[in-house]
Amino acid sequence: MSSSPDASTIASLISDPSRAAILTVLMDGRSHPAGDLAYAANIKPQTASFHLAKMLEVNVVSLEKQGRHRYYRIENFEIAKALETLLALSPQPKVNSFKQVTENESLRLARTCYDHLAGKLGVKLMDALVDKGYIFEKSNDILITKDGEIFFESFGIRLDLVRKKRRSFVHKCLDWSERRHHIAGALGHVLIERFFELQWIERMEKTRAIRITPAGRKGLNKLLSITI
Amino acid sequence: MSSSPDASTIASLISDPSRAAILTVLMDGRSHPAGDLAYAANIKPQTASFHLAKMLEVNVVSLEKQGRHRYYRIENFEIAKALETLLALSPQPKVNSFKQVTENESLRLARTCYDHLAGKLGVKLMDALVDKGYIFEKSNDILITKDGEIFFESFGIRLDLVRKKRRSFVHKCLDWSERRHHIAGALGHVLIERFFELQWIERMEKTRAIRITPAGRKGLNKLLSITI
DNA sequence: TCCATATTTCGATGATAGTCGAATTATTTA
DNA sequence: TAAATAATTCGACTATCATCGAAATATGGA
Repeated sequence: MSSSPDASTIASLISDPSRAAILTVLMDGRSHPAGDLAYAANIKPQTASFHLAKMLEVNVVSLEKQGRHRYYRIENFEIAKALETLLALSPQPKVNSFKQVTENESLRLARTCYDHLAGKLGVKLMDALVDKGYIFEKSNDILITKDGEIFFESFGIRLDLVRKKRRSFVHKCLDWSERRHHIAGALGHVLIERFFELQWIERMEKTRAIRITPAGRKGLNKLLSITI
Repeated sequence: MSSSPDASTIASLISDPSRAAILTVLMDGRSHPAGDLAYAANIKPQTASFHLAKMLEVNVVSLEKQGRHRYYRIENFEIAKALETLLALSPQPKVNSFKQVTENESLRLARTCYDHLAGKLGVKLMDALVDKGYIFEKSNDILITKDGEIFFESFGIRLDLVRKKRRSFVHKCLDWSERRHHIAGALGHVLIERFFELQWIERMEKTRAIRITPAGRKGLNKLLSITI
């Protein structure tokens, strides 16, 4: 529960080769699941868990749960800086080439995440909606602008009906392949439904991967300037 | 024998509280004897020795032997910087107030060191000779300039005779109270002898301390602009 | 519901490393 | 030359900690 670790604590965190490897991976600023960090540091998942718990305790990293995954990222920016200072004095520590276990490109491109869109497409969709000024992030929530209301309605989505559903209206969801957020919640669900309806996307067999149709590429480009 | 330690090595050095305490003391840039560092870090001399040997091995500190004393100082400036970065993130570690064991003021002012001058007077003498351009330091040696040759001869010192002696002509000696160098070797010896001869200084009883006479203060001021 | 996957907790083990007592070496001082 | 001081090496003890097997928990997908 300690808030700001002292020099010795930080130093001891870095001094362990496994933790140094984990931190080196996390230095990219993105979120990584525990398993991947274990693989990168060349240790068993339990061991990585042990280290991550330790770093979590002193707020060196933060945790975001996402289903059965637990995404870790560097929390304290000052610590990242101190880490960089030390790393600058030496050659890179040995870290396994960081290959994603899931190498399926189609899964990375587009897939369902529960009942909404994920993958490159999911993230680009979120980015585009923000860019156009239809939605914006406020801390951990997503809010819809006046322009957004008009946009969604014109796209054939009845926001008033969506809001009535007994579930979260809209929230962010961390994308495991992109390591960025995409749109989840009821709004995320009706969006993917509408895309299916327009036949912009279609399911692939035996996988959560989703294929983007030619019509889909065209439509997404015209609607939100998304090129994919 | 490793030349540049890596991040983990540096971090592990700092991570130990005793070493952190030692390094904090050494951060003043001066040389400290092993025993004082042990006292400051609140550990037994053997333990300090163990830590210092470790730091010596990776060139974090350097060693200068001086009789039965061994003076350590921070060697690598980049490491001192990294250390500062980490220390800046935290409150100071507990370090015993660093009192010199020898608190005798007269010893600090002027004393014999083997057969030459030490203490404030010894260091000021060295400084003055450098300032006047009579001697200069080159790495670990002291060299005499043309002006210096003239000066010493006019002060009644026969350099040709001094050079003939079967001992080091002149070298630097680390001053334990000032933590800076003073002049040692044959030249250091004839200098103190000449000062005795002129009655600028005189021995005190039962101690290595030396008293500077009024004539001495006057003479040193006139000769080398030394005020003490 | 059942199985697979992701992760953690528990428990045991093995290695490392900081510590200090005792003895040794080196040097100064008397 | 002998005693005192500074520092080290050696050896042993202890505690900490990283590691991993086994089991538990949680969640997803079928």
